[in-house]
Amino acid sequence: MEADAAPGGGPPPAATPEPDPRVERSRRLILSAALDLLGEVGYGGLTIEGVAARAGVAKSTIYRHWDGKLELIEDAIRTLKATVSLPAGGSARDRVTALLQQVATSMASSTWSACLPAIIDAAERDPQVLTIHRRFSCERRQMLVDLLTEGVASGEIAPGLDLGLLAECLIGPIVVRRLLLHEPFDPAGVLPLVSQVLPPPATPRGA
Amino acid sequence: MEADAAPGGGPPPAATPEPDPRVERSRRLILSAALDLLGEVGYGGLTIEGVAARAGVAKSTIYRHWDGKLELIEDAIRTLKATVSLPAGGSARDRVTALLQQVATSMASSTWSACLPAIIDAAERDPQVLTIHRRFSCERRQMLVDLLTEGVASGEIAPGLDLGLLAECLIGPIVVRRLLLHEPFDPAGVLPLVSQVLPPPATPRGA
DNA sequence: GTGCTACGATACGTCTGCGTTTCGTAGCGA
DNA sequence: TCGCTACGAAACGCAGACGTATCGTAGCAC
Repeated sequence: MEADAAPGGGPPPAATPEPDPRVERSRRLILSAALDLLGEVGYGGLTIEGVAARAGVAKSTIYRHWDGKLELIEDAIRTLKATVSLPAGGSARDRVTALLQQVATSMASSTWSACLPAIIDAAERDPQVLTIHRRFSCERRQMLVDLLTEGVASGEIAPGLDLGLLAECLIGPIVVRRLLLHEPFDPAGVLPLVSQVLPPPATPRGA
Repeated sequence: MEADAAPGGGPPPAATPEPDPRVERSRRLILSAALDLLGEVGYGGLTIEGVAARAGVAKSTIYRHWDGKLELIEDAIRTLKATVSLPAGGSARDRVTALLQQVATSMASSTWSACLPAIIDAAERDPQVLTIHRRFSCERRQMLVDLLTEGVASGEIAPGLDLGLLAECLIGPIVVRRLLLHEPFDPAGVLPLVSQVLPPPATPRGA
């Protein structure tokens, strides 16, 4: 299930015997088109023929690579993974801010953001999509928790807090704006968000 | 658009001449079935024939009351409105807690919660649903903001905060758990949530 | 150049849902 | 009791998508 994924874990053995550039190209076109359409028409509105037309590909080509609509969607969602990266420099507070700005920016405009409602809906119907989306969300949350943990260790953030809950409070407004209020969360608003949710500890030492 | 709604605003004139109990009954059955199915199969998966079967109603009966699938869904979503009520007694902090507990409880198990992913998805496709959902979300948020405003006025909450943002930070974790992490938010967790996000002002006077 | 293989185009039968129509029945108000 | 009207059941044509199969073409590796 995770054997033919993109390289990234472990050393790259000769497990990929140059499978044919045509296959690679077709798969990329199809998955990309599927994501585009998923954002436009949603999970229930997606059709194989629509994907084929969007990708500029024959319908039979899709059925050569996937068993059906469900497998295609699952595979397409899987390709959506890595979008935010963990910022490196600066204080923990700065890194939290940078991470949230990445989230806010990609939430404002990205394939992922466009697909998010459809994915949430799909996760409610298909256990496979549920697993993928839950794992992805957990990873993102954990990135933030890790940053907050460092902040506590370095004394930038008051100790004794539930960091998981804190992370959800930080991401929450961005999510609420996108999914409930349907208005954008300006990345410039991340700074006041962090300032308000993450008050400095009693004895400031960084500044 | 809001002329033949349920009674509640203004004096009840003779605008409702006992329209026929059969109509009322059919509409209730159909709308209820539509909401059930909306939660089960989603926006794209909903079919008129499915609603008819679930409601125990002939398909033609649905078309007698609604023009099509879209109008039915919009109408069904509209009936989902009043679920939480503004708590009355106690301090502002207590009332905020009570309100969030209502949200958490209904988010854990209710028709509304079951339909939420479908509604979010539908709002992305249909402007009409978008308007309904946005308005409903705004009202809920405003209830919380009002409570927070009272809290600031009574000195329970530190002044100078962005109360809109604060409200989103309070609701955020509940929403994030439901839609992104796909795990329930225990209503018992509301208390630590409020404690962590709403630190008392420097000079406590209520306790 | 020469097999091999993936692809494009197309047609096919099937199924499902749409929205409409018809007609007989049963519940409603007076 | 008697019209009136809403309803249930069923059938209809239509459209779209499914998933499959066939065949000619074009790109790939050697």
